Amino acid sequence: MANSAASPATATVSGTDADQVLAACRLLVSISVRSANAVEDEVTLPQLRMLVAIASHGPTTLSALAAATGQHLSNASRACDRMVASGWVTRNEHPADRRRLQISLTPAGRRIVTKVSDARRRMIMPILRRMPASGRVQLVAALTEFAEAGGEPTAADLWSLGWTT
Amino acid sequence: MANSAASPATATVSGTDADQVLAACRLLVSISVRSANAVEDEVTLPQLRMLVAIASHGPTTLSALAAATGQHLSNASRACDRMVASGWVTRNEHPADRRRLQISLTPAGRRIVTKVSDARRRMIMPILRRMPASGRVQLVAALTEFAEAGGEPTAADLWSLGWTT
DNA sequence: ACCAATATTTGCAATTTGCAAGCAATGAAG
DNA sequence: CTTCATTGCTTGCAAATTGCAAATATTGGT
Repeated sequence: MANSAASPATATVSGTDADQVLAACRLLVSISVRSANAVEDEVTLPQLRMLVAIASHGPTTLSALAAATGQHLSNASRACDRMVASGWVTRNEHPADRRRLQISLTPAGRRIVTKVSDARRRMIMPILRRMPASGRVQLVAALTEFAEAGGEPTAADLWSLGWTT
Repeated sequence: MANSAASPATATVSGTDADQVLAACRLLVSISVRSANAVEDEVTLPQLRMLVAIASHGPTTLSALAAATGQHLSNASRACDRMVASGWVTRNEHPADRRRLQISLTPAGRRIVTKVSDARRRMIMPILRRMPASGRVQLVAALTEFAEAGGEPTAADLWSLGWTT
């Protein structure tokens, strides 16, 4: 992989640069996936995504939840049924509009979400510890810059993979 | 674990650092999700994962494919049926062992995979262009360092999200 | 009161997932 | 050569997910 694009002087970006970024990010993606395994026996992955979405939003309507997780409304409705049955969420009437539902996490549901984010953090930190301190500072700065250049990803995009916040 | 870096200020890693890394990576994750949409009308996401796995491995057996995508053998078998029917892959006898299958991409199947990686690259590059050139260099360097500190993620982890390379 | 828009539910069909049982081909004894 | 465990895959079964289309109920505007 001969990369000539490491020249700070040039304003052009090679496709190799993009590949580098994608390749280096695989680790972070795998962390996301593996952290989901922490609760895989308790909820399915789609259910986890819904729980995470509710945890981020606070009590939500079904439509908002479906949009956030990229599901169809019908699926969200039935998935919600199952999660109510499992005891992860409650489904109440919205006080102002009787058409809407207020879907909230139960303590058990919140425990699931916490478990996943903790697992994620526990996987990130030892890696950061193995990095030289200067690299750590650079990494955070560069990633922040990258994120700013890329703008805010759609919430639905994030939640659909189970990312917390 | 000889931690104790030379830098006096940042010898320890806070949970906030980990959060920063996770937060900054959301953009990259969203790119992964959105790139899958490029072919969403042609194949389902699980099917895409299988196609990507075959593209990485070359012609594979069904067991290897199932392991790579984290599926059960039975699911891989039937998913393979559908993809043969759709024309994305071929299923032939293994020359040496008649128990095994040789599953390969058809040109159409390869086109799907290419479409996704291209979409991914096309989304990364404009973001890199908006970054200052120095930041670009830093980003790649820091990510590489991070990836090295974290080690190679399992292939199954990557494929399960549809990452190409 | 009527009608359009919103929020959710339900029926239907295809796909995915996991588990368990079964069948065919291989390789290693005896 | 025959038995037998192993390997690789297929099939049956049940639950969950997904998307689409057609109800149903509630709200808000005219």
